[in-house]
Amino acid sequence: MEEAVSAVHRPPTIRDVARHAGVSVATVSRVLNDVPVVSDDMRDRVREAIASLGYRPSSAARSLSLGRSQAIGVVAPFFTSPSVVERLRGVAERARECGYGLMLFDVETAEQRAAAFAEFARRDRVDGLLVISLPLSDDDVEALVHDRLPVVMVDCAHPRVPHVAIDDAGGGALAAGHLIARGHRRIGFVGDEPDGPFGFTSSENRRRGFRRALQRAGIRPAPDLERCGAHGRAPARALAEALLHRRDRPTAVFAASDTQAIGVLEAARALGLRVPDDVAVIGFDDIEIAEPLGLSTVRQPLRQSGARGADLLLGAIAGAGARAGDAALAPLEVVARRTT
Amino acid sequence: MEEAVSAVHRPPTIRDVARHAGVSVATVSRVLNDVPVVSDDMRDRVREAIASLGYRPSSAARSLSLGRSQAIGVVAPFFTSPSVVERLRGVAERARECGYGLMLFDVETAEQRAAAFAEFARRDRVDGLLVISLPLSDDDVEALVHDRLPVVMVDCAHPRVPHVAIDDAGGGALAAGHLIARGHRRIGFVGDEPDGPFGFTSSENRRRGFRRALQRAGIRPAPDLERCGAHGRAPARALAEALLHRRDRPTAVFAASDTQAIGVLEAARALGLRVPDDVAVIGFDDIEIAEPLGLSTVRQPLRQSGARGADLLLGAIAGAGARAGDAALAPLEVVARRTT
DNA sequence: TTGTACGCGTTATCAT
DNA sequence: ATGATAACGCGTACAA
Repeated sequence: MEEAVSAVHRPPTIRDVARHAGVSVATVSRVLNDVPVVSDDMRDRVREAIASLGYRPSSAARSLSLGRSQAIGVVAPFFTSPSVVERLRGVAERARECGYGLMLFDVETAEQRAAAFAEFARRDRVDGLLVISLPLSDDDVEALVHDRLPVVMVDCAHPRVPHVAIDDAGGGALAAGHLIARGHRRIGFVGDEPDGPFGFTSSENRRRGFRRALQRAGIRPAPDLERCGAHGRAPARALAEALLHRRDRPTAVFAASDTQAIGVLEAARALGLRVPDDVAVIGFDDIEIAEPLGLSTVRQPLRQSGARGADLLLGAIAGAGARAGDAALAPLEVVARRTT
Repeated sequence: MEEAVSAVHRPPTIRDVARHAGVSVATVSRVLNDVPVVSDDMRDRVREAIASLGYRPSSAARSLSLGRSQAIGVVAPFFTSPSVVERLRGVAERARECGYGLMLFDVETAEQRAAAFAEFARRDRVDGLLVISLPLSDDDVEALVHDRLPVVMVDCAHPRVPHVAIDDAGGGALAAGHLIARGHRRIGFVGDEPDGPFGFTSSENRRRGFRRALQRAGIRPAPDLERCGAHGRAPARALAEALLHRRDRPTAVFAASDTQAIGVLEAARALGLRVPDDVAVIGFDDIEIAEPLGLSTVRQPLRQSGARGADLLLGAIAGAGARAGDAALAPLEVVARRTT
């Protein structure tokens, strides 16, 4: 018996497979989902039909029927900082391992931020949401919870949301300690403005730990040596130029991120200052470029934080209410290179 | 009359809206999709019902009914090179502007590559596919075409697939010209191996243009000054160390990418060679870090290439068979910095 | 163990 | 202009 070739090229459906194998769609579905009650005979016939037809189940139909999309969403300001990209690496790895798709949503402006949560962060597009380096307002969280959409935050926190974070204050103290041990007493700081469009919080925490360590070492706080601005290399450079232009310029600068540290390095070069002799510089993150650049920095487990965030989220999706898997992240550590 | 509150929290459907507004689902659908035949009266009632119920259409159901997912997929070796990330930037921007979601699929190994095309690159998950820095085999293309899945390639090409590419050979010649103008005669090359796991093609093209320019300038080809290896900073560094360790070491090196150029810079430093005095270095791409690093390079419009790729793909999805929108990409140019 | 039939939420095609 | 209803493709009670 010969099957009629349909005039219009239409991908085979589960019904075609059933017909072809001489079974019901239910049996095909059972084979597809490895339900063990199917007899070997049936299973083989179905498998063969699937292969000969080149059948692939429609994930759209699957999503509708199952109520889940087998994909997770990631919303973050990806392209403003290499550290977010590095975290994403860990996320992508885990998602792939678990057979989950990855939907990306980059937010660089306030409008995009709003759009992300209004249109993209929907229960019907993704099974869960990973929010990286982006604070969530109470309203944001409320809407998410109301949508029954599992959420995990990375590099930011909210009382009602599980998150992955490091000891930013401790890291700031580490940086300060490193500089102090090198004999520095006048130490500047360059970081993110506390109330920028997204209100990054880690920079502020790093500054707090930095200040405290200075005080403990008996160094008077010098607020005018601390400068904050928009995130990014260029703003940091401008800030640092002003800082290093002073007569009583600091002998060392702690930047709240490697990206900003690079801006500081540029400023030093522009002013003809030698690093580390005239001014030492330490950053935060240990992004990949830090090594060839010779940038001293406080290393944090970026990629691991992404993986951990994905684990938490996938667990929440699977219904594991337990946050038990809180194995410790790799500890922060100072990586001393040529700029200190 | 009072609506019964359902015991289980179930997101409102189009039917709930219809009931609430006292109209049929068809009318609601028409309002949702801005079909102009609806009377103002009806429209208002529906809008109100939608608002009061907090209704949002299910994109899963929409996908099934419409046969499209309103998302594009991007498959690429994202995390091996910053240049791909930069291209992605352009893609993300366009996708967002056009209301398309972005599904990411990172492939770093051969298995992942296969899995990407077998499971991910499906007509039912995405409306089109953007392949970045990844060559496609005839079989790959055949499968994609058979699936009726629009595809656009960026930084790679295939006879049957529209693509966005630059004049790599011309860029190689540009680099050679820059070095020659600086008085160099013994010039080395560090690039990707032609038959690596993914077979990057641009490196090879850049080398071709580089060689040709050298010959035109009357410089004899020196095959032993050309080294190829896996992509990445570390392999490039190893290659360069061997190259610079020679007694008759080159006075300049052209690296097929900035990432590799950084490896060359590391090698020079490790050997105590001054840049550019002992050895000049020029890269390719002009990734963001090139500037603060002072790396001379051949600039290519990375971000723009991503945007153009997305435009092409979105056009193909919309049925615009025309590749007419082939406005020229920004031209390649040498950016001379401190390493030459 | 296998098959039938309905539900998932939307769009589109018909009548009216 | 509006409403009823059949797809879209799959999972799954329930019946057999």
